[in-house]
Amino acid sequence: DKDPACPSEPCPPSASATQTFDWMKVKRNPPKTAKVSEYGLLGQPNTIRTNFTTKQLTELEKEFHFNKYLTRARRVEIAATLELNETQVKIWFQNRRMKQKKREKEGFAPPAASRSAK
Amino acid sequence: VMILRSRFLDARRKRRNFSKQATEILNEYFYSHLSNPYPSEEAKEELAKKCSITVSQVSNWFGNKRIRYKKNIGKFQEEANLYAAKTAVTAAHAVAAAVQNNQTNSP
DNA sequence: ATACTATGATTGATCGGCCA
DNA sequence: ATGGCCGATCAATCATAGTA
Repeated sequence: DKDPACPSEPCPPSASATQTFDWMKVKRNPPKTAKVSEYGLLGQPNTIRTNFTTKQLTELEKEFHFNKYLTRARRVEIAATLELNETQVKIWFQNRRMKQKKREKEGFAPPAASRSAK
Repeated sequence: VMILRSRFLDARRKRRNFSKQATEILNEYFYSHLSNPYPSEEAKEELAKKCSITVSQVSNWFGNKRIRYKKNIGKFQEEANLYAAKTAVTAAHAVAAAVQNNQTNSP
């Protein structure tokens, strides 16, 4: 932890002027799930989060259990079959591996006995 | 539409709110590190232990907190001041000690 | 019971760093 | 210089718990 603290706390009477730090300004670029080739007109064919269908997820899941990692060829094949970009397939596998690792780490139900009882 | 709904049939979504103390600890950390509320892996583990939750849950908490905080800073102002005052006490002690230790500071 | 809000979890996708 | 992976995070959304 750092301590860039307050060399000079110029907070007069007002109050704890909770300033706006950089992390609050962070903005992520919109997804570039490209496929814009067809539409030269509208600016956003899909600039939002893609919702994979159950069918696509099932297929991806099946492939994942077969191979945790993809080869270029397999990726192209799957992308074509599921009508997704190679990038989307690639990213799905990366996220899936992370998810797998996370489960192995703390994959059991934590007792967590606690009731807020507000 | 309903097709997409099937994906969330996972029963694992039985959320349980964290205990009041846990939330207290998490908020204390969050607001006392408001300039950079990104606990390290070690810090997360420590918080997880203190709160009796998993590290992932600590990560989720901070992730949600950060996003929701910046989404509507005003809505959290009250809470922010509350915890700021609370941690100010602790900070005051440290400052007081520091000041005493080298009060030889004069303009 | 009803409507709305607060909150934990999930996940497609981004960001920065590392490595082959 | 290029591209995939990792780890962390973002951002939007889901589903439920809590509150009015």
